[in-house]
Amino acid sequence: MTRTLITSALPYINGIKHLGNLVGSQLPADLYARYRRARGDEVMFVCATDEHGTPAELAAARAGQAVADYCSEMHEVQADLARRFGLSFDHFGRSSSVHNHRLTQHLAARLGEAGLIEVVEEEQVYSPADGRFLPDRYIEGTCPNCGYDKARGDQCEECTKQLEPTALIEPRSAISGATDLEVRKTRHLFLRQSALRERLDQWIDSKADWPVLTTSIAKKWLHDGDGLRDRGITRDLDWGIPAQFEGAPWEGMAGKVFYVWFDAPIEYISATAEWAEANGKSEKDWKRWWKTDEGAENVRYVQFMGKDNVPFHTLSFPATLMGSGEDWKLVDYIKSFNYLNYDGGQFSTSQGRGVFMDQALEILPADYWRWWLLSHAPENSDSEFTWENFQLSVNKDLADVLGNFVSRVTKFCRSRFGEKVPEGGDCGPEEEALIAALAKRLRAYEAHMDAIEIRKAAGELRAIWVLGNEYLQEAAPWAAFKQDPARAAAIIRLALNLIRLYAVLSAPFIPEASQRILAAMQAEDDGWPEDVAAALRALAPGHGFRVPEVLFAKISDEAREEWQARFAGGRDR
RNA sequence: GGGCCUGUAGCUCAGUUGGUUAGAGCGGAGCGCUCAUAACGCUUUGGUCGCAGGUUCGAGUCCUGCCGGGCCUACCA
Repeated sequence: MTRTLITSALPYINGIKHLGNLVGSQLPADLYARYRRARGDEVMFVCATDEHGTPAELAAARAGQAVADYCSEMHEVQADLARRFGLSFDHFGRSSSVHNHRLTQHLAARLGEAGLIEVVEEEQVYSPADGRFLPDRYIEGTCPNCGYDKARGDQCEECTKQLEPTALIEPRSAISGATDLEVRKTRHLFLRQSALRERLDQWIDSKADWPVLTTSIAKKWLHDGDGLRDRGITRDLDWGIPAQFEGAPWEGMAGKVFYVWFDAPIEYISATAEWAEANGKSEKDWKRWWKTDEGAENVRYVQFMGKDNVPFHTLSFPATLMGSGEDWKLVDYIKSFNYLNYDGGQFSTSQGRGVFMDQALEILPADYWRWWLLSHAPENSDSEFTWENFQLSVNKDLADVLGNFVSRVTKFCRSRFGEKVPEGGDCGPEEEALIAALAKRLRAYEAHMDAIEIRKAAGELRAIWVLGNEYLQEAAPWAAFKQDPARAAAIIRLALNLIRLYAVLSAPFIPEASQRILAAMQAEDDGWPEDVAAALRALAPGHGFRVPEVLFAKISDEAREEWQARFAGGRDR
């Protein structure tokens, strides 16, 4: 049996994610996981909240909570939203878990023993008023280049010039506004990625099938300037995984924690360990997904992420695993996404611009969002959400093409034959043509899903739905019923089976609606169709069904206009 | 500044290694159907493929320059 390991980039703990975040990793990962399961793979699909780092500490402080409490609470909020969006994780873990502490420290120790970690002393800006070192972007001041007074220490957003924090005029803390900043010396662990450059380069070269977006970013980092640079993997923070621990092959890191980008990808593995523990499994059960010397050699590992995460997944995380000298499973395929924009601009968490996951579910069921987001996924370039497009797409595709098909067939059957699959009548050339067309499109659909070409797959699925309407028009059971009721029965029997088939094929995109259709059809068989003709006989004559409630209500112009105004900026809570 | 991506019908996007008259869906127009969520089907209308050069028998596709949009640039995550 094919075994597929799927991970989605970890959503950061700091607040509720917007639709752009969702479509950038978790949602397409779920689509693929559901599809692979439907095709009979053994699937392990994990995700987690990414809980460490400066923003988490600051968000907790703003909320007046201890950071551990804040993270616990936000983890539950995100887990609940993920569940309500139908994200079918086998486990949704936490990067702050005890498993991740243990494994992160273990890998760091291995790297240290392998000589791949060194202690580097550097200078950083410290804010006594805040009681913490400030990352460059948490220092604000006047840009020496253009005079913009809110330039950040890493870059001026006004003139886009890159800056050093010490170059800012009148620098201040972006957290407190304090101006008594000082430069202090501090010691950090650095991962000697440069020592692994050759191996990483060869490894990337072996991935000829990866999207350009993915490999070009990795290549840039590998070859730019002096090549891959070593990277600091610790920070002067309280909240995180301690960098000084029993058995650590270095001294003097007391009070420091690992950098979030060191421990976050390791959580993919740890989350699988958490899964094992939560489900009464053994260590063996999770290691067979991750250790190539313990059963993972035939696992296919696919990662999903936004393009901003690519360097960490193509370079530093593989460097961590390779450098450990242990037999960890490396990623086989990376599917990365561009960004989704919102109505002519960017989604903005800080300005509350755009639609966030909780708000989306307040106004419409998850399947509406899933369908639009996936069928417009920003695969090749940034794409844009507009309410007009969303309304048109949902009304046309879901309500008119699919929903109405289910409605017209089941209601016609109920009024003419009752709520059971009618018997009698013969199939003819129309049905043969339909089956041939379906088989062809099904193969195309599978090919696109296998290649994780999401928009193309959505287009093919929609075309499969359209075939049903074309067939009904051609076969015209309402006309046949008047002369030859048996012929009408044969047509409707096929059409009812088509509904069941649509539910099965559509489930990766719209799982909740598919479930409702299957329930209405009282179908027990939800297996992926190996043979279309056979799949269209699954519901036998006499099989009972119910006419389902309206599957997809249309979005009215009034509702669209209201939401358009409501989400234009300034989160309403 | 550097690297990469991107610009194709009103809108959202396909266009394989360069190969005839550039495609799909939506929208617009017309016709048909009447089972259905005024839904469905058929036909049809839309494009100097960002601009200017070049290579070639042949360029949406390759090269150069320019213009526009985006991302990354290693201490946000």
